[in-house]
Amino acid sequence: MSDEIRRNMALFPIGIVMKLTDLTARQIRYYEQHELIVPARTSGNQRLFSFIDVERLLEIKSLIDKGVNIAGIKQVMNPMSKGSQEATVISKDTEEKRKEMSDSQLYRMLKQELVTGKRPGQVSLIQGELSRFFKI
DNA sequence: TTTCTGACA
DNA sequence: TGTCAGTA
Repeated sequence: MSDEIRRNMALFPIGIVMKLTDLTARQIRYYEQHELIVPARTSGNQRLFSFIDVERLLEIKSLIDKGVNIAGIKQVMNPMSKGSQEATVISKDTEEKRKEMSDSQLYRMLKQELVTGKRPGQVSLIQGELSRFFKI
């Protein structure tokens, strides 16, 4: 199985993504409403996020911290034909960061997030979710 | 128990 | 954005 498929494979519910990205369910759903992310759905209408979705969420988070609004982030994510020069610059900037932080580093980060945010009595459950990818 | 949508502040 | 309600 290619790495691309694994990265695009929808796996975790919003609860896990909340811990991974440090965003609230409200924010994640809000970003979805504005099409910043398009998570898959289970038969029960539950959102299922992939590694790529998490990466996008993390980028969105960093941009929000920088004071960029939804409209601005949209331009960064969807460099549609017409975008301000500034948006183009930001796009290149984030693209580089994504490269720098991809693969193993991303895995390390996500793993650390989960291990650190462990909850008494439910740690094993969370680790179980990750055991499909990480050897804890 | 967790997540979902809609709605109000 | 936070939070509450009523569900699935």
